[in-house]
Amino acid sequence: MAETNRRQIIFVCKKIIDLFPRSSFEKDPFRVLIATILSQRTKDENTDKASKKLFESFPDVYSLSMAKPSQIYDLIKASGMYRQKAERIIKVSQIIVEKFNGKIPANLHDLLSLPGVGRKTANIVLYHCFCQPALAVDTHVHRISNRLGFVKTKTPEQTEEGLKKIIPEKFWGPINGAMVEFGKKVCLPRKPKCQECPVNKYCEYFNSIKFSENGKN
DNA sequence: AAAACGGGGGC
DNA sequence: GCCCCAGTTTT
Repeated sequence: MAETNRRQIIFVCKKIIDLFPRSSFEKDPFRVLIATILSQRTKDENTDKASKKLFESFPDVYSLSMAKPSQIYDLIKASGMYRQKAERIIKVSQIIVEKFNGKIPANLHDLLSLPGVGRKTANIVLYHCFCQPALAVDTHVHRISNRLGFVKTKTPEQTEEGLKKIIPEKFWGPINGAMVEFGKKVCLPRKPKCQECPVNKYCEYFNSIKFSENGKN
């Protein structure tokens, strides 16, 4: 890839990071981990409701490790897939108490050994709690990277590989979070708001449709 | 590679 | 009513 192209991609990334900071409040690794598992395939509002209720009754890893699934169904129901998630977060808590001395592991290998924790969840925890370079390509990052023209890929895994070659490590965490915000507010899956997009002049998709339509959507 | 888990909100 | 949501696990 041409160096000018790479420089432009990094420039656009910085711009997105600037304009769409991820609002991160919670830093307690236990709460971030559990809330992130609850957030899988679930809207933020529902995740927030569920995790808030859950932590009122089970505020730490020790109390949750002793819970029974049926005790927390109603607490986390709003997050969907609640029977599965209930079993997983209790099991996760038990493993952390028994194998990791009550501390959430700060490395990818150990995180991935936990039930319900895959690459995306693990990387979110690594970035938010432990400030590690972590790029977890989800549907937002995959869609946006292709739309802007950063990569031309079929799967999120291919996108992850491509982005890691282009973008310096220090931006991996921030760009991941920023693209999620950007994807929710502007670069929507079906009807992206290209007219009000702050990086549309660098966007391959926008530039390809700009002259074929007359400013609709 | 595809199915299954799942309630809540947007359209 | 149908589709989507910072996915992961099982078949």
